[in-house]
Amino acid sequence: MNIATDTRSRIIAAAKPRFHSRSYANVGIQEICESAGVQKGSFYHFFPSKRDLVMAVIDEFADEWAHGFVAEAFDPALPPMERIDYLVDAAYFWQKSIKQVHGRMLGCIFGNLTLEVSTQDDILRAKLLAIFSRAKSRFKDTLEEAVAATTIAPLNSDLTAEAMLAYLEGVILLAKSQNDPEVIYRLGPAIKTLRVEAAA
Amino acid sequence: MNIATDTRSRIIAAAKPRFHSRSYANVGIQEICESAGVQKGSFYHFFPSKRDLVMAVIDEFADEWAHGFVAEAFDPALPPMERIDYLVDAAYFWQKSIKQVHGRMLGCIFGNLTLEVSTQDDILRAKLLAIFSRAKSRFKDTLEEAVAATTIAPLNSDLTAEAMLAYLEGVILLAKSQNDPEVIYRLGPAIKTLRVEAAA
DNA sequence: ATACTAGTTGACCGTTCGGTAAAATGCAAG
DNA sequence: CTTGCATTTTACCGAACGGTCAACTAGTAT
Repeated sequence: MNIATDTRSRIIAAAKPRFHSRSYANVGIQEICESAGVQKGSFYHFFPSKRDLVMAVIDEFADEWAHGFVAEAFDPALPPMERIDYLVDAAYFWQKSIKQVHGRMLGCIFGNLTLEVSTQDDILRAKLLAIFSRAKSRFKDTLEEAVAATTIAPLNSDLTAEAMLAYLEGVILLAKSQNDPEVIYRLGPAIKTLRVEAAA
Repeated sequence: MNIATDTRSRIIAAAKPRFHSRSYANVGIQEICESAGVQKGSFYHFFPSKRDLVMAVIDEFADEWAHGFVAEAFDPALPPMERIDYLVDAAYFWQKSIKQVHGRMLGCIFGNLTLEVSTQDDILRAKLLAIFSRAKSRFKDTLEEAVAATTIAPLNSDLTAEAMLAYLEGVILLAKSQNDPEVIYRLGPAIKTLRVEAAA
């Protein structure tokens, strides 16, 4: 059972950086198997298809973030609007460290996969959509807390949260197009200027 | 010469909707050739590689936009900030009409390609970066005109322009993840709330 | 008439793709 | 000792991948 778990996680561990740094279509099962030291037949014992693997990879990234930077950023002890700053900073430092190691800015794997596969695979699209929905909720809760604390003026927290998430993804996209995480540093803080007014 | 031009443009015409609706890696030369009614050898007479084809496709999309919606939106006759509204509206209506025909929201091909290939091909990345740079310039010029006309308070036009471009791409990304162009309609107008203050 | 060239054809290259199936292995419970 | 199950190995599938090549066609310029 332990060995089995190990094989499965070796596969995921081999797949993660590859899907992140290249693309879904550009990474083959064979390459992953070789890197993980696993035979292809063994791969298909644990994953019914390539799609199932990438879903597991998505889950791992999501968990990693949820228990890492996201947990730190959305710490209730922080003043609400500072949590948003923290999250943007975390994205910046993360991308920067990746570039230092890898030589390239890899961006957000959820955004990457969304634009690549969401017209071709509704199951993957739904999976990624769920990730974004959770992210949006964090922003929304934070905004509502900030409004309650009169840190910011009342607004449409749902749409503003979605706008902020969109902005973050867009900033990472532009940064990736320049292969330069400093773009996140320069543009990131403007996220707090975004506002959708409350419905009348 | 006319016939030759025709073959070349039939190839591009076949490739355009495919790259837009799927991905770079997922569209094969063979499929494009079949759809265009062209032999593969003939394809490689006009395009040295698949990359050269997609660059031609990028140019076509860029020209199409530049002479279409972008020209309309950035009409000097319009008040500057209304041009930005116009562009967001254009993106919305375009994606909406694509979805009506195609059943799916395809998003922005420049954003799509950027996230897919920019870690793997610096030449393509540079090509896409140039597209984004031009787009940013349009925003920047518009913002500066708006400041000059005292329509808006002075700001850092360069960074605000980049932020707006990022936001637009991010909104389209989220819309694609939901396969719903209405996301652009809801979130788009908030683009004008983005601000990066002028350097002290 | 001839030579050159742009364009086209169709067969072909080796490689990789995602996925399958059957046999072998190891281990644990009865 | 044996049955059963999870895991692994190995060989294989047909299809598609990007790209190449030599032969052929047709029109043009000399």
